[in-house]
Amino acid sequence: MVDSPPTIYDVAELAGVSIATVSRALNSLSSVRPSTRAKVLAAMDELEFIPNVVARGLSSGKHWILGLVFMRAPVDGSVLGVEEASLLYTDIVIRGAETRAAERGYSLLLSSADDTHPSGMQSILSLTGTVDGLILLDRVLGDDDVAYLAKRISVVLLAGKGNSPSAVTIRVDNEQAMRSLAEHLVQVHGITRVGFVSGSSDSPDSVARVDAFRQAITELGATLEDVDLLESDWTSAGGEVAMQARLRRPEPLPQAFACANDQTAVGVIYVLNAAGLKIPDDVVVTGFDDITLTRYFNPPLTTIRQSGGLLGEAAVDALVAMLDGSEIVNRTVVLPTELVVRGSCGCTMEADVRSPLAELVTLRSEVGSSSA
Amino acid sequence: MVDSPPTIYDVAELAGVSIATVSRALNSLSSVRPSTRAKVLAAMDELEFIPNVVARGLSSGKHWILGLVFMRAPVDGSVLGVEEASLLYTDIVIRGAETRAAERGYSLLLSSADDTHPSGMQSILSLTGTVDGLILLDRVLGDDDVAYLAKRISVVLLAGKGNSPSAVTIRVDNEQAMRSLAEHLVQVHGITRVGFVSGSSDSPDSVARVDAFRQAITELGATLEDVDLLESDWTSAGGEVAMQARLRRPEPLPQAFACANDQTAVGVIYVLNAAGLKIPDDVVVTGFDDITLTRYFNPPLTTIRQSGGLLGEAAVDALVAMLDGSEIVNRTVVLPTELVVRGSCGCTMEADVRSPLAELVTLRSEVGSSSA
DNA sequence: GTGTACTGTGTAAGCGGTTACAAGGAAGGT
DNA sequence: ACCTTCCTTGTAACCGCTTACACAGTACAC
Repeated sequence: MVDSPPTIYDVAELAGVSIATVSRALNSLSSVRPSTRAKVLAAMDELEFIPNVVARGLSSGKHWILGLVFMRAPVDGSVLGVEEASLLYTDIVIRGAETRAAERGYSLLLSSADDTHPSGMQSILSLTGTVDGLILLDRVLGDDDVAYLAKRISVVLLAGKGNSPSAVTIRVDNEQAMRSLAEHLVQVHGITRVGFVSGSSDSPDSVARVDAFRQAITELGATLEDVDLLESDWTSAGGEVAMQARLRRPEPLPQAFACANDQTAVGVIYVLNAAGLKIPDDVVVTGFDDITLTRYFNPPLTTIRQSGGLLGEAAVDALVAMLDGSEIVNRTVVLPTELVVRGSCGCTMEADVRSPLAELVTLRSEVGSSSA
Repeated sequence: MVDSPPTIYDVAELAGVSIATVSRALNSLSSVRPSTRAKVLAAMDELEFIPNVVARGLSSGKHWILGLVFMRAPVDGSVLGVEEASLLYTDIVIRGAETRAAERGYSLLLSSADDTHPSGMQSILSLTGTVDGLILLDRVLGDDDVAYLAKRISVVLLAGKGNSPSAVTIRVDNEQAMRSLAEHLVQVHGITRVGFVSGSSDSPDSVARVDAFRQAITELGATLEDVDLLESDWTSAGGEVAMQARLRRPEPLPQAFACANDQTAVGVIYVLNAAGLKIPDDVVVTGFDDITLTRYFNPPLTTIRQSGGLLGEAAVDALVAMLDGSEIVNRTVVLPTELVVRGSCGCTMEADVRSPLAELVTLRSEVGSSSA
């Protein structure tokens, strides 16, 4: 903030060489005589020289920055706007992406798109000059915009519809997840009538989960009535509202409600409990995501584990591969999920083995061994 | 990805003017004849011109990017490493910062520092050229490094020790928070012996909360024994471990445990429940943060509400003010907290009024009216 | 003691904008 | 009709770094 920071010109002058030599010493690409390099390095040290990343980027075209665009719920959109702060899953994805990006030498530039702001595309476009590639979360852009964008810059879609022709897509295996859940409910618990509480209706993941669940349930001979297909918005409060509305209807409840994510399930369970219904004895409720806290609920939540961190990491990996020009890129990467059976579906188990901590330790050892 | 994107040179040529005029039309600073501007704008439109932010930044020194550096738990640090994904509070701060930054026209560049990587300072320094200002979360750097950094770039410290001479600090009022909690426990519930479960011992917030709580408790004539001062790491699993260890000791438990954050409280409650103790009848447990999900626990968690979003927003506001050269900057901003009384301290209330949803609606109307 | 082949370094032209300065032109005053 | 002034626009330097190209200088073979 005092005087302007030193540049390669200053270094060059102090070392008694040209700026080209300084640049070479810095990048250690072409040959520089060891003694010269030493002189330059000493000068850099003395001046506390820090290469200017921006200038470097302008000249080389490589910025070492990846952009990540996510959907921000409109603050004034609904009564539930306040709770947007708890979009846990997105945060975990971001965290994973940042970690991997850092490993690969990139920084992550965050940018939120906003339903209410139609010119979101404009601000995304202006990122184009700053970042080397872009990760788009969920449903930030329509197919046309994605295609347009992908012509200008490398794009990875996260949790998108999964069939975009113009960009690489990373998503979780919603189909397999819902199928295994449906099988568990029907075959293990003998459930014949189920309900489903969705996330935001415009989210590809939510749509995919509804569809996959309905299909699996139907194939298994159980039923999912329209009246039991509730629409929410990924939040606990949304789950509350949806279930309250359902309780006001005369139709009897199904034996189970599967929810599009864990937070929704938490809200649903709360309302059912408040109505005097016991989980899982009266109604079974399941979630999706396996966020940490729902392991501590009573009963602990049966859910589908997906790793948001892995999703973010995979996105960065794919993007970096594109940037590096590797041709061996899959157009679509589908990450596996895992049914995690806990108390809220009616499965009981010895308490100590399944304590959250014990579970965590187990999980860790699996992760450890699989990466070894 | 095909041909290189158009530059002002292309626009200038198409519009039949010089690049300087294009630049002026773009920035609408100095006078450009309306007819000329129209020509230029038309040319930009036709070429789908997007100004290159990097080139602009290099030349003007203004990048419209704010950096946010946070602490990432070392992945292989402990058995509990896996749970790092649930550092909810940090995420909320980031979210708030991003939102406000976007409002102010800035993007947020994320960068995580890592205990294990001592050269973290180096990577932060190299951000210096990219960003206009830096927000440092929690305890990413020591005082010396902060001072050094602040000489080169505008720095805002978030949840730091709060007494750094070289940068603006934003933090929550831990003292007031713990005092009001202590008063509630002692005066309303007649508690005379308490315990405390801390966060990471190297976190300024954790230290501040322990100290403030101990002092308040002492002043109120209650006691906090050393054996009841448990150390954890902000995670639920950490809370479990700490409480398990405590239960193995012969000393009788205190009447209440205050926890440094909500997640810790969740783990603590789980272990106490598993040991056959009822909350709040046998032991009172309280949290800190007021994350959404703990409202849905049974009993719902008594906690201290702080708004991570506001913290992030305040940090951006302060940083932007510094960048704009406003001199009216407070060296330290202390954000208020609020004691939120729910079931886990023993306060009972009519269920329907205090349902999470009802609480949320109340909160929203407060926020709405205060901002109006 | 030349010719050839490198190796190490310097010169200068970008990268895509911003902006100080200069200059051309039109408008206004006399 | 001429001078002054202001408005608009162009020229060119600069932001800090990379890199193609040119140019020594040294080493080796003959």
